[in-house]
Amino acid sequence: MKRSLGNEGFVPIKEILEGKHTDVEVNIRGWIHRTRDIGNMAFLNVRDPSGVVQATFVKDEFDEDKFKAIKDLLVESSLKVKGKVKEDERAPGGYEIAAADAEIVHASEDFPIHKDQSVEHLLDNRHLWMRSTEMRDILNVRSTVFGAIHDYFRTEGYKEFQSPILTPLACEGGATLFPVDYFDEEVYLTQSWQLYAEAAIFGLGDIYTIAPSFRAEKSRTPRHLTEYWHAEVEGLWHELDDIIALGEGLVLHVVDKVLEQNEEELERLDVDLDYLKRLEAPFPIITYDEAVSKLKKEGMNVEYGEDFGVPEEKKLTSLFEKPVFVTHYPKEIKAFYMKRDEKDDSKVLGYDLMVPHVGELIGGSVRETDVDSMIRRLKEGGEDPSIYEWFLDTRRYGSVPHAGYGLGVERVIMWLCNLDHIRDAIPFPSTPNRCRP
RNA sequence: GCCGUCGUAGCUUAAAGGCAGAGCACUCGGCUGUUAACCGAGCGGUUGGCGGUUCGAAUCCGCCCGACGGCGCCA
Repeated sequence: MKRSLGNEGFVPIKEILEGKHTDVEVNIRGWIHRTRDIGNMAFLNVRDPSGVVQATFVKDEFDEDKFKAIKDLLVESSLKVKGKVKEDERAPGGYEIAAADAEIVHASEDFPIHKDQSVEHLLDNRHLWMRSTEMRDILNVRSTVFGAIHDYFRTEGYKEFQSPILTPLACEGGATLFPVDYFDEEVYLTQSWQLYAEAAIFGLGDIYTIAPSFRAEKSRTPRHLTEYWHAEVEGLWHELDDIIALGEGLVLHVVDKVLEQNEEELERLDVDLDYLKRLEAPFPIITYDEAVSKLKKEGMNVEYGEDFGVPEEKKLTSLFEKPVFVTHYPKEIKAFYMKRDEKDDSKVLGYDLMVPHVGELIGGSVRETDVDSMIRRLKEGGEDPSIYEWFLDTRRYGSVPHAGYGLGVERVIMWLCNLDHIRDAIPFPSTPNRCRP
């Protein structure tokens, strides 16, 4: 027997707007979106998670106290309404409920969010702003994105593996770690699942995760969070081509799923649906060297050997119709765990996948398998290799070729939803200046 | 870490050295089809904090606090 979800007797407002209950008496429940009182009639727009519908209350049909109590309700009061659905062109959405009865669940206090809203005020009241159509739409897309990432990797045969959040290890450089007091010992919030994943593949094989990562970088930009969700994958015997195909496949699968399940939301968010619908394999692949000469040809002043900044990224992504893979970066500007290219020792076997407006979506690489060169790179980076002892063991006992990548889930959501700022891609964002609510 | 902008009523804002004002919200009253209704009245201020200049400071100066925007770094 199917378990009841507690919705018997109540219809989702969306169904009313779809004409499924016209001329039938229904019960709805939700919150007051807006009210208007014109003396002998009151109009209450009622919202639930599926939509907003207008309910009309005629004074003569209620006793005086009840009518007053209903018309005096403030925005965001919760209530149940019973009444007959009528098609009426005067109603927003074309349908309304002629209320026969209503039960006040909770009469709201004066709601702090009105029509005039600053960014700061909405962030301070994020717990209330989540009720807005805009936040609901984004969070619906977000839910699809998370589901699609799980689908994709599982369908491709990758197992889900979890790494610790508390860790003594740095992964991307010690300066950007959040320290945690672990019974008088200093440990950190994880920056990445990767190092633990590289130990796990020896037993499990191909694996993935979606987990929070933490960066203590004081990056004041529209594309950085200090706490973000990181989709990472590590594949045994994988080469650069494999993780390029795996990155492309994941992004396309996520785009397909969101187009399938959230077209309505994307339209309300003013997303260019045609751009998303046009995306298909293969994405262009260029090397770092090619990227530099393209940028120079476009008149940009790029220093060879430097990583790309925001203006370079903007220019580069604007040259392509699709997301673009940039491969073979100089080793100096990439992490210690990336494998050198045998054909050109100055480059690493890694890539960034870049999209317009957001920049890097994915960073991936083939991993260095030789313990000595890894120790050398750590020392060059000013790190103490002794902290990495257990990790170095993965290169001492049957070291094997492998590769993987990390994808910033909020960056994908920002890209898909055409958001101005990444903080709107996560329900409760943490940025350098804000970790509340 | 660097550069910049801004803090005035619950919210959004006006007042560029001379009486702190408005719109929205809220409260009260009116209105038989409203569309973020409309009409009338009312409530609401230590102008972010501390100090300075001045007869007089929201306004000028200094320090502090907070937020936002951009760069760098990253996913």
